[in-house]
Amino acid sequence: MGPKEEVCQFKLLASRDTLEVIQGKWRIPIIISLTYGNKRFGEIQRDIADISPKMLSQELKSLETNKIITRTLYDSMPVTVEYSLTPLGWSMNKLLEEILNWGVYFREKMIKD
Amino acid sequence: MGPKEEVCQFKLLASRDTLEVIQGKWRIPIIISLTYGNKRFGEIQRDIADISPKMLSQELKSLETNKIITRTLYDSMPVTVEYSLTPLGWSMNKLLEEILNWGVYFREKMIKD
DNA sequence: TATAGTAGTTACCTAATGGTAAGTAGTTAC
DNA sequence: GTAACTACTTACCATTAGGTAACTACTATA
Repeated sequence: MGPKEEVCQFKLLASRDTLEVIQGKWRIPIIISLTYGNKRFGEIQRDIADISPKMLSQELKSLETNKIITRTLYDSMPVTVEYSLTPLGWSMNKLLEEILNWGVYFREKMIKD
Repeated sequence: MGPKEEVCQFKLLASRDTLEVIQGKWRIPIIISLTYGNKRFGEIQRDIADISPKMLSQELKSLETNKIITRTLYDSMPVTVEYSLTPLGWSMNKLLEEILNWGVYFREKMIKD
């Protein structure tokens, strides 16, 4: 295997790590919502209008497991829970920007055809 | 809805467009493989060691539908087929780079813990 | 005639993803 | 007391994604 193939294999591995974390319909939208500030369960649900509480709960847990977000419980009345991005979550900033940029570009191209 | 919320909604929409195109385990790896030059079916299969011919065939079709890649048939003996990135495919360059960069960063962070 | 290389297809199965609807548990306001 | 708001959870179901294995069809070579 030449150096070119080795670099290719390395890139394939690294991309898989990223894909495992962002896989699915909802994780990237949830992260985007949280770049606009710490939010409560209901607030995220209002941002992402068509997510069900089941999926939101499930995906928040997966993001917490991967240390992308943190869950903070406040002992107020009624109980409130706040979700926020960790430094690792914020490190996805450039990636999110490119996902956004390419989406805009893609839509433009598709409309033209 | 304030201007902040409107921008958030816009970003959520654009990200969905991108996600629909790159969704799944294999599309990004296939695109990465093709950034190393035009390739035949068997060559892509050798790059991505654990993809089955069924999934490769299926995902190549989906990428062709979205105009990310082109399929060219050569009437040689035996018949050969070449897959290559379209300009739209090449426009994912920065996105691919960020997927790669973040994957490397994420792996580093995970090893440290 | 048999084997290997070209590029897939087909049938069958399991697991993961995602959706719907209803329920839970606590507090607050009317 | 009852409705509403907080943040979920649970049960059930349908669809999609993905894996395995075998098969197709054509050509070239031994």
